[in-house]
Amino acid sequence: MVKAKSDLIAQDLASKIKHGQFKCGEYLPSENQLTDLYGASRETIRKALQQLMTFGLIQKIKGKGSVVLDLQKFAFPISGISSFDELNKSLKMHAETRLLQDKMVNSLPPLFKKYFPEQLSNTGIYVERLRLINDEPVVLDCDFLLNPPVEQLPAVEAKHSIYSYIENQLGLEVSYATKTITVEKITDDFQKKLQLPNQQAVLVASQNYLADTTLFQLTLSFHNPRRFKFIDFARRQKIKI
Amino acid sequence: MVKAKSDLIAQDLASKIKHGQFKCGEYLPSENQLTDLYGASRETIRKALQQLMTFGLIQKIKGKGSVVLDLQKFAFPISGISSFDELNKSLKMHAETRLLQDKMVNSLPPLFKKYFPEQLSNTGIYVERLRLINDEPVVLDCDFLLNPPVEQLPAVEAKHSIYSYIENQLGLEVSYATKTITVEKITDDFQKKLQLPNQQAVLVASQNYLADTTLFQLTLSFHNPRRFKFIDFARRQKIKI
DNA sequence: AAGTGGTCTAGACCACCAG
DNA sequence: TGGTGGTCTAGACCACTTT
Repeated sequence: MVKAKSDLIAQDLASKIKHGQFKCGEYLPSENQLTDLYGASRETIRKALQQLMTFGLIQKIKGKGSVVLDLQKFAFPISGISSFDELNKSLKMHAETRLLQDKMVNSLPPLFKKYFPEQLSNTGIYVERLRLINDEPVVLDCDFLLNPPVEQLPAVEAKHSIYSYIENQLGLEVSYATKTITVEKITDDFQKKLQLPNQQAVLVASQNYLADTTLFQLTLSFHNPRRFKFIDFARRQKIKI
Repeated sequence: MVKAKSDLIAQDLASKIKHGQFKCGEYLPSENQLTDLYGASRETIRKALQQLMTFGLIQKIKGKGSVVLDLQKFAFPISGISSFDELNKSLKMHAETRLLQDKMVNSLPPLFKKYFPEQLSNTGIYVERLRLINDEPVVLDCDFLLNPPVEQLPAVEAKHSIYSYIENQLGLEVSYATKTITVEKITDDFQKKLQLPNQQAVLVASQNYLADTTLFQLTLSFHNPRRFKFIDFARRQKIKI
């Protein structure tokens, strides 16, 4: 799988911004200069810059150039799809994952039926993982991996990254997800696991799809409210739906 | 201000999807067919489809076509930047806005200093609005409009849409925002206004910027946890930051 | 006037999917 | 094999900003 030239350029510019070669408030080289620097056409350069725009790394100003925005706040890319393991690595947190369950089941567990009532039943793998930072429980992740397309999930992989297993081992292409964030009342069991003073938790429920629109994963992440933080970068929409 | 051809095409396709001319699960006409239908080049068509992708309206499948996704869940576009007034209209809720405050102040109110500690002080306009749905308080919006670029805010406009005033009356271009979602302990005053049983509320804090990177608005939205719901559509990122 | 980004085009080659 | 989307190109014209 070869990456597109525009992706490579975007990647290169992003890492140069990250490492301070282009600083916050400064302008990137103009599109014409980047055309020469990377040996690409202007439209290709513009596709790369478009990606940096959506991440909030730069803002383009007509007649002036592409200015680098303040990166600090967006270093936590929970918007978009990324996994705890990826976040852990990119933020160098002292994090730990405890695998509580990893078993094949013949139908959608009641927990998932409750939050995804429109889902049909299905065989799959139920995974429950507790995430701790500095020995404090912060998230309880409950995953249901649909079979097909996921046949099995080795415990070793579950402890690390399910995404990595699905993308690299199974060769499936993770493409998009729908997420909802709500505040929910949780069970005694979950309260105990998360060591919470009451039964309130923040729930991030997501449905994850492959590039061919196959649903492959349902996730319920119950967060300690005191530790929960969702950061988002949003652009004003040009069209109304 | 003339809209780009690709935006018009995106708008047209989006409304055709919304109104069922293209149904969930069906394929759009191919890019080559759209090229003829709209009298545009293929790259222009692709820019339009790119927008529908980011909204989660379609998924493109290589070798097959652009399939329409299930719209239902994404009708609530809180991701992206949109205002309560816009949401109210697009969802036809029975909503009411009570304007509690609208006054010019000489410095950043302590409430904002608490949640935006890095902000410099500034003169501006403090607006406090309570949003109700079916007579139940759901959100308390606290806005601080920086002066400059916003000189004043007529009460009439505050009751409707601040965004509409800023974009249409002042001619400023709203471009991007950074948002964080957390669970916070609120004051007795806010608890009373929101008629909550305890002092827990969901806070959506956002910093809103114009196209020239000028910060023009800080917003603190305190939500009734039982009514709070944030829906997001996310795509897997092609580059790592 | 010169430089910048915004947009559009026509054409090309590729990889993937179907029959 | 023909159709589909994915990518890249070279060139063009425009509007905006700065000198």
